[in-house]
Amino acid sequence: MNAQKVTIADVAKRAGVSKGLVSFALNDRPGVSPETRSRILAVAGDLGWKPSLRARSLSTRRSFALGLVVARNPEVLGSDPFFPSFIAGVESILSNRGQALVLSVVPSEEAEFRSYRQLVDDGRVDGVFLTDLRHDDPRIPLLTELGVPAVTLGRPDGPSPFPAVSIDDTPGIAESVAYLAQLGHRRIAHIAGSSTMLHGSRRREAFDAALRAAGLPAGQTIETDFSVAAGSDATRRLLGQEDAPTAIVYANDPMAIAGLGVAHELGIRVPDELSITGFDDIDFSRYVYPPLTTVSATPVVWGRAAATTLLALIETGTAADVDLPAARLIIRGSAAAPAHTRKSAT
Amino acid sequence: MNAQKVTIADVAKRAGVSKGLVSFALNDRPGVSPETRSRILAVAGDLGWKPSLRARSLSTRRSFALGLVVARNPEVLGSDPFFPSFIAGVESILSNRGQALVLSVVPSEEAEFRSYRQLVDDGRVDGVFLTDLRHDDPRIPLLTELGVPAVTLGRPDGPSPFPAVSIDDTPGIAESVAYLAQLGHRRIAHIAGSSTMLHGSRRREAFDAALRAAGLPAGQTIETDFSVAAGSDATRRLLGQEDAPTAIVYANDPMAIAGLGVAHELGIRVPDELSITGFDDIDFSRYVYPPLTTVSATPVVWGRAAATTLLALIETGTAADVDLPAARLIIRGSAAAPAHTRKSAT
DNA sequence: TAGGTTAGCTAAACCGGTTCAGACGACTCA
DNA sequence: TGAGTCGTCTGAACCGGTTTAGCTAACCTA
Repeated sequence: MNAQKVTIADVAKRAGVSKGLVSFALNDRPGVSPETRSRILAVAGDLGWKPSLRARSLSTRRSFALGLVVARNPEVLGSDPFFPSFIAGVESILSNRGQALVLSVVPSEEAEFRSYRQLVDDGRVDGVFLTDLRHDDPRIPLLTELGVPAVTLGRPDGPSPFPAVSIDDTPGIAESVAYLAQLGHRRIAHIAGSSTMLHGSRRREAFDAALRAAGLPAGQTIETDFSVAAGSDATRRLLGQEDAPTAIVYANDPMAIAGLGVAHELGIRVPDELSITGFDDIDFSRYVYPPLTTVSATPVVWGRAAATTLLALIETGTAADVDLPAARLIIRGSAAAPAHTRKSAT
Repeated sequence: MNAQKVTIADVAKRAGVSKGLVSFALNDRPGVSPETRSRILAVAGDLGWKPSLRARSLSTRRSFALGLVVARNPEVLGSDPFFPSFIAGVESILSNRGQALVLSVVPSEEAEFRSYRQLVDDGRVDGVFLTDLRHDDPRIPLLTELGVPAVTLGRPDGPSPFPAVSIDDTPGIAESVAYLAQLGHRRIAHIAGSSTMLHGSRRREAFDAALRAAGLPAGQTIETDFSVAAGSDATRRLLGQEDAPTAIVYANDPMAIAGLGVAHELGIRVPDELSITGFDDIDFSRYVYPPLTTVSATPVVWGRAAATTLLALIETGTAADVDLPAARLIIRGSAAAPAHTRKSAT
């Protein structure tokens, strides 16, 4: 029946007013008498008029969409639980606000640059999320140059014109180390994420600091790319040594789960002979055996906060930094007193 | 310097031709002399002109974007490795074609409907992917009504006007069962996915058929929602029985990994006392212990094929069904001959 | 009662492309 | 030589909104 879409001109004609006035009425602008306004809105409702997003985009130079660029190896991406949850959080805000999310998944840093540029040049998005912050992140000057509103996930180490939405992951690592130390561990190692990533190096620093705070000697650290495969390799190296650590603090859950696998394979019992802690509290961590003692991250909450902040920035021109509650340690079954302590205790 | 963006009018003036001709030249339309065409393109290059996507969208009624709606509980979403990889595959095609992906993550089926409708009504996308096919999928009539080009992931059980891009997962399940039967298992159970999902019930049917083919009695099946938690519960139920199965075929890897955890917890050794097979070959499955014998799915390939097909459909108006290579069994360490067979063999 | 505000509204320009009818000259052919 | 055809190009309409300049009538003030 409604073969052709109804436009603003149809509404205007039917309501006996000009196009402009319909636009004013729709956007709650002053200069329309209450009676006329309600008549226009009634007609619009009758006719089932929905303003064309495309036309509106053209004249307002807005796209009513936000952009997220994910630079990640496709294989690794699947085991990274952060993005799906983060996106779910973002969407929960956007869907009520008539906004859409444009997602770009790219394999390399170079492609990431191109992708941001394209998204902005094409006017696909009104703002972007900046995730996986790196040291002196080159994307910050890029986005500044592009003149696009953005929100960083976490606080960059250099100057940044963008609001930051952060979760402090230091306390989580600190609690993990303190917990292990208190259980009696003295040789605690860290399987860290990439040091080019801010959260990778920050967790590592938190680890070092926590060891000092516990009065323990510096621990061994192996840097990885956060991948399951790297977590497995690093664990194997660690456990193959003379003075193998009695506890390992992993920078994320996927690597910790890989570590669990390596320990099983080597016949090292967890937690009796080796204690393990993770970071993220992914869905799996509760269901592996033993269930993973880990730090709860809240990517859904993070997504919601980041989306809210970015929309505020776009609409008002400014937005304040947001600090989300720090991630906390969740004690489950993968850590216990080390073997020698056990023995002496029995 | 280039404060204001350069438009088609600037190019036209500078090249000494009309706007229309510039448009023709840009779009490789006939009616432009070779010399003029190259002059126009040269000027466009000089000026750094990029046609405005928004203006083009308005006049062509195209958005140069594809839509993906994911209906999934946020918590479950993180452990589902399908979507990130699928999306990576889709993007690998889109990025070269100047197309974007609009992603919508919703919590419920109802919201899913609204989301499709909104995406299409707003003209955000030129076509959509239809994933997680259900029986008599109500989204097919919806999309038909909306008149939007679509591609289904897998072949629907009812009539569908849309091309299907499918991977047959029957052989994978059949091979799993045959492999277990050949190892000597006779009590094989299946932890199935949701029967409302086409791939859930199809894998289940494949399981039943394979048992018959192997001359084995019907096996026990527990239906789940594909989640890690449900996989864990179902395994616990199965192993708590009198005549517990000696082998379990899981409908996906996350549940299989959860099953591994339950077995460990109950002190049941895998694969000596219990054999396990999964489905998907997610990143984790290689790194748990024992490494998971599973069926390799190829979501990245699926994403590429689906994107290619959808773009072809949008551009030409038709596209043929695509059948991707069937998923095959990957033998690793989580299945072996059952305990009693072992004994008698020794 | 003239002059100045103001609220309410219209007409037209504008965003930046695409598309179509038709003008124009060159070329072909009868 | 005149009509028809073709290739090349122009001008204007169009997509469907937003925005601005300016008109009109009513009301206020001196």
